[in-house]
Amino acid sequence: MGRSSDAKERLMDAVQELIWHGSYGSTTIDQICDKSGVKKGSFYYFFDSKCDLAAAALDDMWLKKKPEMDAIFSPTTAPLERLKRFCDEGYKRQVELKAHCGTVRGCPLFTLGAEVCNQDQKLHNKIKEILEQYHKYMESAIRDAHAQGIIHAPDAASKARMVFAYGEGLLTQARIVNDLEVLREMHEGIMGILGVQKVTKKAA
Amino acid sequence: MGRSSDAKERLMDAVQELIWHGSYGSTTIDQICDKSGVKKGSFYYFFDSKCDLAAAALDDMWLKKKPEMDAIFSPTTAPLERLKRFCDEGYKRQVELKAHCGTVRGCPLFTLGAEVCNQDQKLHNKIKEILEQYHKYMESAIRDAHAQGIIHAPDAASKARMVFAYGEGLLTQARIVNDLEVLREMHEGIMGILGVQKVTKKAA
DNA sequence: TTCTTTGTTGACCATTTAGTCAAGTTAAGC
DNA sequence: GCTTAACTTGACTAAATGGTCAACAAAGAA
Repeated sequence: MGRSSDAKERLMDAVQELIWHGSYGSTTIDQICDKSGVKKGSFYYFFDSKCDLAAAALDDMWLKKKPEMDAIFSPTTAPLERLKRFCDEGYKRQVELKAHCGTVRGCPLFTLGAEVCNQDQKLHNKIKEILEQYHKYMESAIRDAHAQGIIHAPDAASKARMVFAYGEGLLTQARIVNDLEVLREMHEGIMGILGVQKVTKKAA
Repeated sequence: MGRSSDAKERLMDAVQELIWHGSYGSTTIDQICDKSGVKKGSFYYFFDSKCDLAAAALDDMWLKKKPEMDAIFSPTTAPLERLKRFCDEGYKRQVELKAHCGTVRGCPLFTLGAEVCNQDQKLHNKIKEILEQYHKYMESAIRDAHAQGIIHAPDAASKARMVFAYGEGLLTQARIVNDLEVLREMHEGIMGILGVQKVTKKAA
């Protein structure tokens, strides 16, 4: 019934790229339409506003990301190995993104969250929701590591907040200085926060 | 020679508040003029553009902040005490700002830096410059702590990057969830990163 | 074939926005 | 009190922006 269209997807892709490269506030509906090749009339056929589109794009992003995260943080993987893979995969992804566009992206949720938190309730809530999911992955890995006696972290939630803040801070830092190198320290930093003895490869 | 004016200062104050509450991209020149009570003609008498004003406001901010930072990070203070004071003073400032406007501000440099890094070269450079200054304070405190044998941190620069990313991440996190409580963990987190044994008050 | 639902288009409107300017006002210095 | 540099003002323009709409096109269902 009726014709089909991929305009919705094209709009969501476009808004993600534009927000990534610039910012939410500086991205206009006209730009989004130009980039996606969708006419403004069609934009308003699918979405009510820029905010509406951005929220949908975030949902879409998370929908694609979640299975990957579930795999990385599978309870069948050793707790600290989960965190290591998270760092490695995150780094790989940032390399891809930089190759594709020339600049470091960082974490769009964090950057966007800081930008819109006092402006757009709907977007803000969505972002908080997704960030909380990330937090849960960390927390469970840390709790498991503690339970197995690998680290000492009786308050897993607190440690998870630290790891999370550090990781996000580093990603944002990488974006600001446009340099992926700083991200290579992420794993070592997280191990430091968790109080894991440094694994000195040479001396071991 | 000629009349004097505080319009410049009023404009700088206004743009800071507006960027804080909203974002750089969503702040318009008209809003800045309304808030400061300065007419647009006068705006363009003093500044070339929004970017120009924002850059001046950052300079002004840092000019006021620097003496405070120099005091906190005075080499006459014990290294770890400097970091503690930095956390305490930072927290106090955030409390003030929240009382004044109802929302947590976080670090404007970091938030703004992540927003404009691919858009506005001039602002971006200024932000990087100031962030580097902050970094230097951390680094020198950490280096001193290491030299005094209080912590083990042969690579002070690297540790400083970690501490810095963590602190900025936490501030941004506080902004996103609009909750100052998370900032109370900052000192403990930094001590964790530096590998300082937890000072358990009760057991000591 | 024809009907109906779904999606597309370009023209259109009202506001907002950045930016200009000539004429006016104020105060410091002579 | 006069001059002049420093600042102010409001009216203006052009462009960008968000948003609407009626007419049109395509594709599946009857």
